Amino acid sequence: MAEKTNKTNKVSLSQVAKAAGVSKMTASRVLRAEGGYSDKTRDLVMQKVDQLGYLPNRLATVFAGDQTSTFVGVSIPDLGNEVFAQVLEGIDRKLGSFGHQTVLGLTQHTQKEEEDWIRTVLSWQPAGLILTGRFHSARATEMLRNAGIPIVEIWDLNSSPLDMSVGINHFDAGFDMGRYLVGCGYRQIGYVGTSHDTANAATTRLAGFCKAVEGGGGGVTKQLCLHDTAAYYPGFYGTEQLLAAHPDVDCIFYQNDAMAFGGLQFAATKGLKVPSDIGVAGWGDLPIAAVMPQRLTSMHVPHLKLGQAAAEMMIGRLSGEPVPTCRDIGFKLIPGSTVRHPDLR
Amino acid sequence: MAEKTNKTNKVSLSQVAKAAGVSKMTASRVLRAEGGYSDKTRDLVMQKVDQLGYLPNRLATVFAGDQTSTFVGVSIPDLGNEVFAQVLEGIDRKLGSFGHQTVLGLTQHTQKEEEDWIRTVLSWQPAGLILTGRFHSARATEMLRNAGIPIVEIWDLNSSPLDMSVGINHFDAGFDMGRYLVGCGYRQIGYVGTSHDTANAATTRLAGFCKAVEGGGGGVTKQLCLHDTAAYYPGFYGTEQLLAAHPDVDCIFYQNDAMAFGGLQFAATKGLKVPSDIGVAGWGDLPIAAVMPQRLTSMHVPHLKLGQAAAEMMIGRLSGEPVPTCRDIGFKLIPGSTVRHPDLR
DNA sequence: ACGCGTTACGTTACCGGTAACTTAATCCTT
DNA sequence: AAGGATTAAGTTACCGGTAACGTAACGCGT
Repeated sequence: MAEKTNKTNKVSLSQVAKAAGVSKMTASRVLRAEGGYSDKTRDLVMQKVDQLGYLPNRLATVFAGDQTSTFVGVSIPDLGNEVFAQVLEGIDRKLGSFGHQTVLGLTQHTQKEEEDWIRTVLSWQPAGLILTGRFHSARATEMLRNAGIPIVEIWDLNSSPLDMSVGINHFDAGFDMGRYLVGCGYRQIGYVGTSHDTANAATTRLAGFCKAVEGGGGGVTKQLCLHDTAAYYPGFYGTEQLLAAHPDVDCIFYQNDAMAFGGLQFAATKGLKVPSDIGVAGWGDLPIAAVMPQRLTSMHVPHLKLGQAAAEMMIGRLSGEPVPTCRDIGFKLIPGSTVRHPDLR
Repeated sequence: MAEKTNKTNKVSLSQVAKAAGVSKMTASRVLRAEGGYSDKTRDLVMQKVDQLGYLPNRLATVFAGDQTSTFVGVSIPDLGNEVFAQVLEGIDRKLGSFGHQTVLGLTQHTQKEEEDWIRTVLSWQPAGLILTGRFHSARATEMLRNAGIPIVEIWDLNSSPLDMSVGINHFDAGFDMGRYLVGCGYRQIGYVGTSHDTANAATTRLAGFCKAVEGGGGGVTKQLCLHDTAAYYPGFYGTEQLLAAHPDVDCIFYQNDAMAFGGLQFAATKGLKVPSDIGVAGWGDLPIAAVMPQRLTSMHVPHLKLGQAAAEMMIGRLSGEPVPTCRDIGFKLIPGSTVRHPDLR
């Protein structure tokens, strides 16, 4: 009864061509507006396309041409951290506007997950990959090198990237924050963040921070790294734990603003005044900062712009334009009012 | 000099086969562990796979078999709203653990974007689609019907879905919240949310809310719908605008907790006490609620679970299991302490 | 020693497009 | 009006796998 279609019941180009009484090559040319056909033929083919509801099979096109697809694989550690949600949004918007599709990979901060995801996604012949972080497993690195497609490592700026890199220097950013807090007179500075099996940007940042604090004559940094998401509640209970272990801490630096906010709330419940009793510094200048009663001391990083920049580098490379291998997106210290003000000289 | 590879410089199965001195069919069988080869041959092929760094081209497999891929298209309105970030995380984790890949589509709350994305993603022969919302353009609906693949509409429960649906009934949820606030004695209730060209779950929820408020003898709801993201700052300035226009409002219902938090902060800056001067109710029971000094009156919806449930329905259907077409994930009112307590009878 | 089943492969065709080439008809140009 | 150029097609081969089928060699029971 029904017109014959293939096994998956999809209309193929041959069917359109047959319906229009032309060869599939002609139909193919019409669909790609390649020219070499009469107006009459074009209209006829397009009418049949419409009538049959033909949708091209891009798999076949890519496969036939031995091309890469329009997919771009994007790996993100987790979406619970608003920072990465923003980065992803920036990437996908820009990529989408250039006709590319994002294939998502949530790596849960582990190299193993990342490696598995890379292997799978490469089998789909993606046009390129955007990866969060610069630490990859040995096998992953090998696959990436052999893939022969553009790769952008984001977030943690990599001066010798696999291919391209965009982000900020987390060591420097951490160092600047450390120096600022020391300059504000703090000496017993604590840190509350999260950690995972793998080193990441937060690790690098903390290293820079410690260096500044110690170099500036500050006391040894009391660190607390939770095995949790870098979100509000971990900031709350992390603060509780840190202060229980080190009651002398006079200022806490958090992995991000969400955690810092959690810390602020903990302080409030204990009647600790900020910044007179304790200083609080966050990271990322997340949207919530805009509505907080006190301006949160933080480090502004343009996350959406970072994502867009990564997508732009990818697109630039794919269209053959010369693209710098390394792009520093910059950061900016937000002095805020949740730490004591530094002496003005 | 170099071993010959194809144009894209990738190692193909034929090359592996040749290196191992077998036909590519045998190599194919080894890779799929299909049997029908000797141990010696298996080891030889696997050794060459390793040596040459062969990665299969899944495009070819899918294409050859006239199968669908392991891609699942997932459309999400935006990631600035934490709710959707959580849903996406739930989906991708579950999908990933079953060997599927998420192809992301950010629709920016417009049917046009959604339609374009659907057209593109269908051309990649996805295994299925997960779409946020139940309102689609006519053309999109047609394409979806013809696609012949599993489709899950999430978030806004659809009793007559295209295929499957999981979420909550937003009308009922809005109604319950409205009834609760009326029960708390509020009569001049305002609403602050966002709106877009297309009706969505928030629209439905607001309709249910209004019905309850009006039916309960409350005054006409003062609504304010911003063209913005449902986030902290819009909650802040939306509150400012609403109160400027309607100073008599005694309680505000927000589109989500982030906006409600923005509203709370605005109230604080104006010296308005919550809940004695003004009641505040949010929606979603987002993570930030866990660290707020006052328990925010809200509606708990299990976002992560919702995402996982959507992925499970998809996977169930793909593996041929019987799957219900409709699944209500449920919601739960969080009475909180940011509204006056209702009279206990 | 014969026949039959099994094992371990190889061969062929095909999926749905497109590049590259071929062909037939029309269109100028001189 | 002859011949080269152009237009509007059609034909063939191929991308990298896999289903389906073919086949040679071996084992084994009688």
